[in-house]
Amino acid sequence: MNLPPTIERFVLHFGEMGGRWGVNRTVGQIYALLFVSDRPLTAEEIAGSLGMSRSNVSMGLKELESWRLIRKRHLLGDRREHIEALDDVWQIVRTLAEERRKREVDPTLTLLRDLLLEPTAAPAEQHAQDKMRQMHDVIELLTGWADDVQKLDNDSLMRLLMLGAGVSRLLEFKNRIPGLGPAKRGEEDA
Amino acid sequence: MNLPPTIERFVLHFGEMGGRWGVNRTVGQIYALLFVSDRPLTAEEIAGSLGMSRSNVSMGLKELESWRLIRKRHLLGDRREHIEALDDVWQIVRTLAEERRKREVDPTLTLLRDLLLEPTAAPAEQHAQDKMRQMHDVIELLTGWADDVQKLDNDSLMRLLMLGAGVSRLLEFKNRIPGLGPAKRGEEDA
DNA sequence: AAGATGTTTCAGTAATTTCTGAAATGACTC
DNA sequence: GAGTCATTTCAGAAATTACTGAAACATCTT
Repeated sequence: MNLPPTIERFVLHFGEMGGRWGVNRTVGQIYALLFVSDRPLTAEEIAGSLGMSRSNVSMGLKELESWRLIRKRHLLGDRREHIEALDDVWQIVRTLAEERRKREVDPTLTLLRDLLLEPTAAPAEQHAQDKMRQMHDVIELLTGWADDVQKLDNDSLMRLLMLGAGVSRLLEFKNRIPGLGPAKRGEEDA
Repeated sequence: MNLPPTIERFVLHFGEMGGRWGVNRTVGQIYALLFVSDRPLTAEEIAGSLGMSRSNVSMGLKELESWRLIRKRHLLGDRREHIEALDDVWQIVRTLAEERRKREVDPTLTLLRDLLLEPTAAPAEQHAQDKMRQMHDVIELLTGWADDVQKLDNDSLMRLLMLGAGVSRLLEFKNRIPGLGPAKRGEEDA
């Protein structure tokens, strides 16, 4: 099956880029194809369009499902699965953020917490633990913030992004208003 | 050379995690070792501590330099290079954000802009282009915001992070103050 | 329950990436 | 400029990861 040139270029690019993210070339290609497709596709169609084996598509879809980026649907009177990519780009951003955090950040945070509890002996170890604490604290601050922002609805999130660094000006301002004291984490309205 | 257990675990973990980021196991290990070290190390020491070949260390250091995460220093009366990791964790976060953006995001943005200029023929292509536009817009918004935030000094950045989703409350508030209209990008004070 | 159709698993192969030792390069000393 | 010491490059070996076809499995139909 032959793809239109625009789509082919998009698909190939995502294949290359896939490598830089945690997925392999074919997974990137499959996702790109599904993302731009105007209808759900069967595994057979995907394999045909991308020139890869049927079994490879099956494994790729499994991977994409674990990232929660696709859904398998059934059409009446058709035994085949029809696969579609999540539609809302904001939802995609959120999902990716969650999954990457789960895979890349959380294990590190767990380890750091663990290592910080170890008793230290040599001064070299003391220093190492100090650096680990710094790393732990900055990661915790970043992920805590990400958690909070995740709770915002698309609209508030967009407004926040569009404000950009103007937020710093807003922060200055806020510090002069007593009624708007620092919010405690997790007590904000979503 | 034998590492203290705390440091060894840290190093091994970063080796594993390195794979999920864009670097290989040994590069992750080298960086982890340098990060927690209380003094600059020679390439020889690194190779010894981590049990890898001298040439591999050389390549790993080259990679880490391209990420701007390490610096090579010279001590008087010593011909060898002494390598140290960047010290300030906030600076590390900024540098990583910049480099990842350069490698992972910018090429995609360039491609998308290019593909969006192509004339479309079939309705399937039309739809694909529409999705690409959506992706382009969301990436642009996110990176533009990241640019702005990059300009904040450590202190403002930390305050912003600690505020968390409280920022949404602040946004509500802002919308009621006429003097604080939407800031134009790039015109804020750093 | 036998056949048809679709999906997943998996062992083996192919392709890619990583790592090493040897040689080349560079930089300083006597 | 010959000799030493440190670093880099690079071709090939080793290790890892990705991909395929065949078989197993699942589900529906007649």
